Amino acid sequence: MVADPSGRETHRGKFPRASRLLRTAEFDATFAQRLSAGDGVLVIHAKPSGLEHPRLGLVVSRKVGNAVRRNRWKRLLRAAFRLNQHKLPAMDLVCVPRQRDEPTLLEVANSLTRLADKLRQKSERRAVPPASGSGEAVPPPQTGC
RNA sequence: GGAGAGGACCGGGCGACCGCUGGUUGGCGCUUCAUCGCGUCGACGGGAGGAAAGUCCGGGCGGCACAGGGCAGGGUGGUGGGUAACUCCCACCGGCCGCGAGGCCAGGGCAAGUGCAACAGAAAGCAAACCGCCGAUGGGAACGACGGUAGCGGCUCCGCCGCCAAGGCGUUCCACAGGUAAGGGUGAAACGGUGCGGUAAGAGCGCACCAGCGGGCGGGGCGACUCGCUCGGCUAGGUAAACCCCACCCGACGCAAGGCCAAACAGGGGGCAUGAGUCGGCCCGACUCGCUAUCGACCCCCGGGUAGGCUGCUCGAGGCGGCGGGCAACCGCCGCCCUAGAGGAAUGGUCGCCGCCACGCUGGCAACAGCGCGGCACAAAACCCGGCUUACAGGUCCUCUCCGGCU
RNA sequence: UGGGGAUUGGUGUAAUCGGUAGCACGACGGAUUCUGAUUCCGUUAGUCGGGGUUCAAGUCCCUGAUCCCCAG
Repeated sequence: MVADPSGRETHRGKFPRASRLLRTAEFDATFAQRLSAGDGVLVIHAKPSGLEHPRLGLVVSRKVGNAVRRNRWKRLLRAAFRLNQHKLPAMDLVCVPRQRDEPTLLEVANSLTRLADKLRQKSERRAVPPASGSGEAVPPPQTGC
């Protein structure tokens, strides 16, 4: 099993609607500030969610396959997110499948946790060096000219 | 037993743990006078298909438009039924294919008009005539008999001899006019087929039979149509899924339709004298009435309306069973049942056992048995129905046809 | 959800009213050249699939496939 069988200390794998990206505005905000990471299975675009927990967004285009295949991908992504959400950083994660073939749950879960970990490191590197602390898209106040 | 035709149906099963979602229901929190509502944690029992698909037709439903009718545009096309409706379904008619069970196709009109037919061919649509056949009739040429006649000339002038027509007739030749469409060849297609007569040669020119067309009469059928008899003229080609004519049907748009609530920002009107009223479609303006208070902002109210939310949203031309009518499609009556309602979009994830299929290994003469490994289709509601079309691993059942074997 | 368009050799594209599917580049072979390039000659290979109408279909009709675009 991927998730530890006794992982019911905080959340035992629930997946409420609050853990999902549902609106176009939320997707647009993520893409505007995104950090990206990808491997052979997935591409993830992410930004800090500003909440206590991560949130999942799904983008599965028609190029992946027909409706049955797209639904299969989305269900696997939700399952992988649900079973591993206690290990994920508190970010909005927009997941995009990269291949047509249907993967196994293990592949998706491994890819998701590994990429989320990389995104957490990237996010921390971006937040720390300027030390301005505002964290938004404030341009650095150095005098360029 | 083999080969095939038509139709109906199923399209994995059981279980464990963890999730999602609509319903009912319980606890807690927020809110409220309260209900309601929101959040959260439980319980119970629901939760994709035969095609849910493609979106090719038809309807319901919705607001909008609309007197009637016509034009334009689009669709349909054997007949009779079914249906809310259809390009669908059923039955029958006709044509083609198949030994057969059966399958496929489609209206009428190119004997209203316009158009098209490459190449080949003499000629492609109304008749003409390339090779050919004939040349009867007309024309030309040669020969023959009439006839060595008429006529002319000579002489020995009864007469005889020499030269020698015209004309029509007959035979042969020419193929000029003309006749012909049988044969040749081209083509997808060339103005019926076979035989006999007929002719100069031929031809429906005549006749017999056959094919086809039209009319009449009679039988059958609601009808498409069909059967029989008879008469006629002997034929009037193909293509309308070419333009078109004829008959019938269609208002266009679509649940992101439509309805309700409604934040923030901006803006409109008012509270507030730059007011109210009249003229006027509106602004400006004019007139009448009212009023004499510094201006502006904050603030408050009203309506439109965006984000967003709710609704439309699932009880329906509904399903199952029985009886009755009908060849059938289908219809009527009675009884029972409620069976998905999502919205960045749920209906799932993982595992175990069973089932089916293929492969490998072992045992066995074989049927088969055991083990291992892999696979189990197509395709997912998006307002709802009726059809059509297309995709589909594997499997079940029914009816029928042909061939072979045995009894 | 609704609407529109496209599909022709390996690639990009023509084909009037239905009548021999052309052109360019490419590939291959040959000639010219000492060799290569250029040039010349020749070859290769095609109407998205399946049915239908027609004597004949890239074209007309039906049905499917793939791709692109537009509106809300």
